[in-house]
Amino acid sequence: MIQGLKNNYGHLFEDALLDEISQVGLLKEIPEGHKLIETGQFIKSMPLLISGAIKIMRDDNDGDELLLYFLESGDTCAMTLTCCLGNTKSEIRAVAELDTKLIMVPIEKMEEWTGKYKSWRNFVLESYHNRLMEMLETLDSIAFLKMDERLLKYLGDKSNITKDQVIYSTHQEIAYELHTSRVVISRLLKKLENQGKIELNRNNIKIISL
Amino acid sequence: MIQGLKNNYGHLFEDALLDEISQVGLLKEIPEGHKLIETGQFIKSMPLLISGAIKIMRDDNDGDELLLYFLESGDTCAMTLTCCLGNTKSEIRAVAELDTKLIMVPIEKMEEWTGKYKSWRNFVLESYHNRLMEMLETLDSIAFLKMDERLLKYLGDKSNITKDQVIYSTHQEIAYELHTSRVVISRLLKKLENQGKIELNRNNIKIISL
DNA sequence: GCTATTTAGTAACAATTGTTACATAAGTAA
DNA sequence: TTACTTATGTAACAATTGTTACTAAATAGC
Repeated sequence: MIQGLKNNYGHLFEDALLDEISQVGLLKEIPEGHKLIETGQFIKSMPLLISGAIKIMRDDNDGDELLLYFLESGDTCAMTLTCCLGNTKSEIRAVAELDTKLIMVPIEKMEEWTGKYKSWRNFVLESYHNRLMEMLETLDSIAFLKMDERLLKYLGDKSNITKDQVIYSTHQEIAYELHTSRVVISRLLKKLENQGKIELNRNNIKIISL
Repeated sequence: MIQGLKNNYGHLFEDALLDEISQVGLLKEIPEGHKLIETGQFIKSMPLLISGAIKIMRDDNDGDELLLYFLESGDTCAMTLTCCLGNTKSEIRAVAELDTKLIMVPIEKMEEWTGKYKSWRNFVLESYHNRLMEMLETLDSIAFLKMDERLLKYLGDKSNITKDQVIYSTHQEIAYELHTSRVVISRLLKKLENQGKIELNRNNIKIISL
């Protein structure tokens, strides 16, 4: 654990804090596709990402869902911070987008460290800041972009996160994440293929040039 | 200033912090409709709302805009917190929705107080939390609701903020805030009037029952 | 091999939202 | 009053998105 911790958080946290984290933190490995947080669940610990990526999804009560943003190494989940403070249920669902390693820190430590370590305070504030900015970006997409533009952006984002020019998703999966229907996604993807921007295959989409 | 400060923040902050705020804070009154923060502007101080309400708008580069949420007494602007930290430009525009009183606190004090006062830390964290939740709610509306449902929600929210059953807005103004066109709003409002939910007049809309 | 399931393609149509154009009414200012 | 500006109503149409239905291809399981 120490190594991953130092690599990702060594430049952020002072040694004393790093020590504390490695003492109370629990290293966890989440395989791709596995759930980390369920909507409505109470949160007892806070994840610090070491490697991989986590997809944060929003669900409403009618089975609708929407991709909010991705977390990568060095990130933490602002919603968790938020739940810890108020001891409220999670408003989001977190799913491993890739095989992911993270350190779980018990929430009792949070307040203690916030008083004790300036670097921890800054990290928490910066996390909130980053998440707010990502929420803004998501909101921009939904409010100002048309579905074909959103799809393009989605393909680009996904490719960045997975560091792979090939996106291994079905049309149905993409439709869920953009909150639309499979037929709409198939239609728009075909248009992108005809424009020479992507190449469509069963279960995967190869990005030529966005 | 002391009075408004104590009324709205007395239960949150310890006396020492209240003292500091009243020493360095600047009381400001913003008339309805006046701008407080412009998109792209650098922020030098942080507003603590005493009375009134502030409307937070998102602008994109093509002149599109969208209402994000309202701030009320006891609130502060998370985007400001965020800008102070990173010394970045404002991503939003803030406009007084009502005649508004607020205390402007110089940003230099922020980090100092974060180290010094637990109540300040909690206030800042809770503000971030509240803003994230409001962003989520806005996102839900855009992603999951149709325009007529969004309009209904808008009328209700607006009425709550102004504490008035009559909403003094033109159809065009509403259209800007929901990022649609005037004709669409006129159409849907007329439908709501025919359903007996509202009464339409020039320059105002009276809520009968939503 | 065969069969069932999953995935993708596509047409036809419906619903929603957006646009253009014009008419009318209400308020404003001279 | 008259002329002008602003706000609203409405029709007709366009564009986008959503839905249903059906087809065929690829894959998985046997």
